[in-house]
Amino acid sequence: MNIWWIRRDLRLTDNVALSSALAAGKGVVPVFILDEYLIHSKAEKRLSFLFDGLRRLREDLRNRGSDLIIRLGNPEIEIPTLAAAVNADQVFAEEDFSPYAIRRDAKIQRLLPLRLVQGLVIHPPASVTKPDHSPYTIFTPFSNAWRALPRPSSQLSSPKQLNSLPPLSHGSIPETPAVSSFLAGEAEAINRLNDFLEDALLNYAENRDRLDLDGTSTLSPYLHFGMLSSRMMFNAAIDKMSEAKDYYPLKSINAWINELIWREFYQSVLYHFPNVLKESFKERFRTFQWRESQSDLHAWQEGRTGYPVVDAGMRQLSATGWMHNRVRMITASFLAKDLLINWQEGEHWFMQSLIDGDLAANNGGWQWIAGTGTDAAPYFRIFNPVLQGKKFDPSGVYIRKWIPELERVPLQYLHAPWEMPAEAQRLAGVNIGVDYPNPLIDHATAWKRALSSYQSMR
DNA sequence: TGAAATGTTGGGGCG
DNA sequence: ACGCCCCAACATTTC
Repeated sequence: MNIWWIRRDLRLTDNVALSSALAAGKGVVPVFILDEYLIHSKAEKRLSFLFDGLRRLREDLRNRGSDLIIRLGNPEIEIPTLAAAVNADQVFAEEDFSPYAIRRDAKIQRLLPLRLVQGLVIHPPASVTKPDHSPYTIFTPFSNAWRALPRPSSQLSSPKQLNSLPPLSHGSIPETPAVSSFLAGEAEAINRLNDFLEDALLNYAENRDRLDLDGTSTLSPYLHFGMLSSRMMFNAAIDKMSEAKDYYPLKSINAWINELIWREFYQSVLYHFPNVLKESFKERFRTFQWRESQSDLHAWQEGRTGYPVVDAGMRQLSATGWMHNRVRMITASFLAKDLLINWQEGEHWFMQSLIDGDLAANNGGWQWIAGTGTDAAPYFRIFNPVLQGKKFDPSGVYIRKWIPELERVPLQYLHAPWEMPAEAQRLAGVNIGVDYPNPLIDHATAWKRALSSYQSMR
């Protein structure tokens, strides 16, 4: 008997850990440990999504004659206990690169034969390095090196039938309210991928930044929990590329592949520089004096900064556990640059709120926008929330959806409602400053303040 | 994966 | 017809 220890690979298709466990012979016991460390996190939506995913995985396993064994506790105790109970020869698991996962796996490796296999990313951090084996810290050379590596092999198919399990308590999955915005599971993930490949991918380069269109894949929650493998996504994109004749689909497919590479870049940064979770990557920013303002932070978190595109994004996040990527950048820039609040406050809020919350990608994104990270946005790159709103939500559909108080505001004023004359406010049925807040801060003033603060860090 | 400030150009109005 | 001015549109520089 071998254990398939499931962590961030909640799928049967293209699963190297599962396939390796099967290939080792004598049957497989699928196990998920509800880590106490994980269970106590405040990320309720992400946990609900995970539990929903576990129920669906259990269903898929039962349909193949197996089941999912769930244990609550510390993996360093639960895995060895289970391994002893089923007399396991080996434990197979997909390698994860967070500092916590590395420590945990190293401890367990001392107790039993834990075989770590690759699957979280297409090219693991140690395989994408400079010729002298040092890690890349800038995206473009990283992506060039990544693209120059051999293409991944084709995906592994889902096993049709699995062995029955030895007598064991199966363990229960906590009941939580479902996350209505995202159904969990491999089947849903594959449906979303196929829909995306047929439709939005073809105009991805032009539409991915548009807030008022469904221009993105919305696959991030599935990718985070491995309900879909990055290799399956990459191979699907490559297949599309061989079909494409026009320049634009090629451009779009490449833009989408680039997003996969960004994800792998930040996994690599976290692997090689785990201190980024605690401090700025750029040393000189470690002494930066951020502003302390609980009231500004709360206004940002709750979507009442008075800047519609910022507030719409923050409300979308609270309501659905997901936010359009362009708006992640806009809201993050507003916190770090306009409010000069420590990006780590934003990082924590996003981790708490996002269904797809991923340590590496989230930290990388925040450090990038704050200008403190690898390959960071230059300090002077400050988003203007009015211009960004006009550019990426030109129809106003996104703002009207998430800020119903502005529903009847004419497009002319929608991105800067404080400019609306009293009569127009009356007609639109909104009193700015009462029904919807005035701007927390004047952007032009904040822009100058951010430039001078950041300039002192050069 | 920025935006503001500043510079340049060219067409049209006008004396 | 000509030169001047205005300014929009675009380009470049700067932060």
